[in-house]
Amino acid sequence: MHPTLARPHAWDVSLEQAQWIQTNYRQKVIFSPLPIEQQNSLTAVAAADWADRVFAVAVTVDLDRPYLEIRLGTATTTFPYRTGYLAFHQGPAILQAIEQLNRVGNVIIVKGHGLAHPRRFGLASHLGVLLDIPTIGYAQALLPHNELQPSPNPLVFWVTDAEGAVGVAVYTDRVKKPCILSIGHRVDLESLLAFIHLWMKDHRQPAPLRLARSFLRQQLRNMKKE
DNA sequence: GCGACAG
DNA sequence: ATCTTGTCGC
Repeated sequence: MHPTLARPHAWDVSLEQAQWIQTNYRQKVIFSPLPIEQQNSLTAVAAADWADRVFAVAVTVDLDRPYLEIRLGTATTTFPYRTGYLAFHQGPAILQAIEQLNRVGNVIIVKGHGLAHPRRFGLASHLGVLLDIPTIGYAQALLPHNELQPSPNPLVFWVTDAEGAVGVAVYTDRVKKPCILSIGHRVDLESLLAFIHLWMKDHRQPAPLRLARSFLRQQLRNMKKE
């Protein structure tokens, strides 16, 4: 295949093409501060499989105003799930869910990694570059190439790879494993720390993401009954 | 003691 | 993702 044909919005691709897209589009990721006043609205997205389909939920919430919108998207599975290629598996369904929203928040929190990815182009970064919207990756496990380094805050560790820091690991609750926030697109490490303070408090999961995931599981449960 | 590579 | 017991980990 001619590499120039591969685009980040091409989902039905081979493993080799997917890898090509990741290694070539990682440079599109922008590291920039996301001011705290721009974190006042949030869209959370999460996805899961059921019977050769991927279902995705997108939730938009305002921080200071009562606003809640929740949408479901779905797509047939083309690219099978593989570690490191989650975007190609879930991307289409998630985009569809986002498109249903009347309003997308100023930042999108994505269930999956951003730069905490072998080629620094995980699902959150992929969606961020596609939509050119600030994104943050949220996950509950690290990929093995990443490491944790102590930070001034004993509850927070820097997530690093050979190139440097890509995110933060946060120990909250009394859960053993930390949650992992990594840079998706148009954010920086400081923005992640502000995000934690603003949207997570001392909880392990931001409320909108928790809402999206429980709604998603509810949908899946209903489908299994039929 | 059976795993430990996002979902 | 899900199933599901148990509780940190080498």
